[in-house]
Amino acid sequence: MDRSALAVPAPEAAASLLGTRLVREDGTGRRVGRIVEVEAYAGPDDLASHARSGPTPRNRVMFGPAGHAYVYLVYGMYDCLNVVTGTSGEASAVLIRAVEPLVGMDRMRVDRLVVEQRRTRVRAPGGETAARARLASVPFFRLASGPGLVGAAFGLDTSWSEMDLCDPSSPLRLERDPSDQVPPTRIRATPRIGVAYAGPDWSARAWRFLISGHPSVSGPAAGR
DNA sequence: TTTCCGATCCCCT
DNA sequence: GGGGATCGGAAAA
Repeated sequence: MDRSALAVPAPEAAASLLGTRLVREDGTGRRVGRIVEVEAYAGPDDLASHARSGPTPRNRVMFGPAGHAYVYLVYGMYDCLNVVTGTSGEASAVLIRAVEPLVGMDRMRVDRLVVEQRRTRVRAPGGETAARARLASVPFFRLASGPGLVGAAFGLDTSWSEMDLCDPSSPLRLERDPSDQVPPTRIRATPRIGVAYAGPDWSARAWRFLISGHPSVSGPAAGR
């Protein structure tokens, strides 16, 4: 993906990322997913953004150039992937909230199970069997329907942070061609999820973008 | 269908 | 020391 498409304000970059393909290709095989849901986060002014306290060891990649990965651990359990956007120093980013799996679903299930086992490690015996059965019943198009599930399905953790996603030789990268363009009429904008702590002003902003009606968008599977 | 809650660990105040 | 850009199972309705 062309870096210049990301070197713009986050809400604008977010629209470009919808329809773009997320690719992991390395010794684990090849995994591809089409991005169907994202959230924009501005710089330090945005009280919902990790940049709100200025640069820290965790978020410093946000203050660098566009096109790099920012991966963080949330709730001690899930690793979430962001794409840094805007000009250097601006510290804006786009959270990848959901992708539609296209290639490598078998491996996605394997890595989903790893995370699932981490969740159920301390629980009752038999939990692993239950987790395996549960995963087997997840339809392929729901394997990465949530920010924590994108990280799990692609086997990401914080060590993937700072990777250049615009470098065609990166094991994790963004790929885009003109046919990936999503028509504006199919894009829906809503407030961001789980940011009430930022106050009414910032939490009300419609900076979550999704492909309207797409079955891989996160949330309850209403009528899917 | 909606609400509630626990798990788990790292970050930042 | 407090809480989080989540998720899925259990309880409530």
